[in-house]
Amino acid sequence: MGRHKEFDPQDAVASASLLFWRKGYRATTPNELVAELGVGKGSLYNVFSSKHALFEQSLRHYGDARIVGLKSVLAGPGPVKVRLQAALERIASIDDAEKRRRGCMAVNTATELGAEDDPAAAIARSVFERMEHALLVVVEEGQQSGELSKNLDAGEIASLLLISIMGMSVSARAADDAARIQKAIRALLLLI
Amino acid sequence: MGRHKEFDPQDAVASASLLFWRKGYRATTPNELVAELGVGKGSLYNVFSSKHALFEQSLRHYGDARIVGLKSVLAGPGPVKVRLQAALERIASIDDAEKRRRGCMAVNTATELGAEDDPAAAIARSVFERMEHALLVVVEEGQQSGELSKNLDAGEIASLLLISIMGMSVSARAADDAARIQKAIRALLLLI
DNA sequence: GCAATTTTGTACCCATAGGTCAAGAAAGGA
DNA sequence: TCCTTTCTTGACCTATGGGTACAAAATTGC
Repeated sequence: MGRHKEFDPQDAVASASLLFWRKGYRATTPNELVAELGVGKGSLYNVFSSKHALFEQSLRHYGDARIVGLKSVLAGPGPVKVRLQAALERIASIDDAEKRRRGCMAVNTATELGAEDDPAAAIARSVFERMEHALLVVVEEGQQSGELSKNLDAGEIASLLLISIMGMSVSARAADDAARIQKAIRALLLLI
Repeated sequence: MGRHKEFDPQDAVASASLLFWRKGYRATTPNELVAELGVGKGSLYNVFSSKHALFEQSLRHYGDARIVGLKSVLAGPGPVKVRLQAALERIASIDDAEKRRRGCMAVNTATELGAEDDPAAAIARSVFERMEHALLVVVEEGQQSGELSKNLDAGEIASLLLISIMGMSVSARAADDAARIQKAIRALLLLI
């Protein structure tokens, strides 16, 4: 009984996450959200009790998708280094300036809200943890197979890779051209 | 002729930059600024024509200080790797959780405003450029002296170092503990 | 001392952020 | 059919953001 929902909350979260991703949390207004989602304000606040709650869901949605994407690239066929290179270039959107400028939503959130919004920061941290773990798995695989040197601790390499991904996201968002990112990727892959 | 200023604009910029650094641009309000600087709103807007103008000066102030600090550590005595390690640990505030949580103001600005505020992003980019250049100089020195391998292009190493610094700032701001940063630094220094 | 000039503090202003609410529209049940 | 329930819309509300206006205060030249 009762009227049916005219919009899919899942779709709404997906659209909202694009907005939040591009503009950040504070710069995204309820008015922009309702315009983008094509829904009345009342409906929006009926389903998502606050802007912050919608943001949390959006960030989780983003993070889950990112992890899935990263894992799928890392789990592909071919040498470990080639897979790592593909993953890095993909995350940094090496070949698409517009995408690059979005950076990484988890990174953007960590820096915008890390100091004062622990619920949001916790979600970002969880994304980082999962990325680092996915990287660790493939680094260990590379060390087992002999593709990567065993001189270094796999955990240290994984941390360096994650830190580098974070840094590339920053550089990308700052609208640097892709050269610096290219160079960092080259250096990383030659060194590990 | 005319009344004297009762506050030093330089001091004001220094105080403002601390606020902006901790909270970010949008989250810092004029009311907080006047409270922190201990000055009337009229005076503030008399000297700095807008919040944005004050922010730009604050970011420049921050950037200049950072560059000076980085160069002074990198120019110190001792082996190149030791200096690099000192610089990285210092920038990441490896031993002070509270400082760490501020991250790097240029990184915070790049991610918060990179997509929509080009004047601010340009200042951040300039900070990055100068940091990368300072790193490049010391990497070249290390390659000359044989302390670092010449297998890699110095520019690539410098980019990787800068990207890593950016990433460490993100991880720090997200309130991760210092372990990940420690590991990344160890890996970096062993590899280059 | 007075005029001219500059700074200061505070009251005020407008637009927007974030959110609520009342009134109506679509659905199902009796 | 009409009653209940759930959803939708958009007008409305309050607080705050960012900034201005202006009167009072401080300084200097004459």
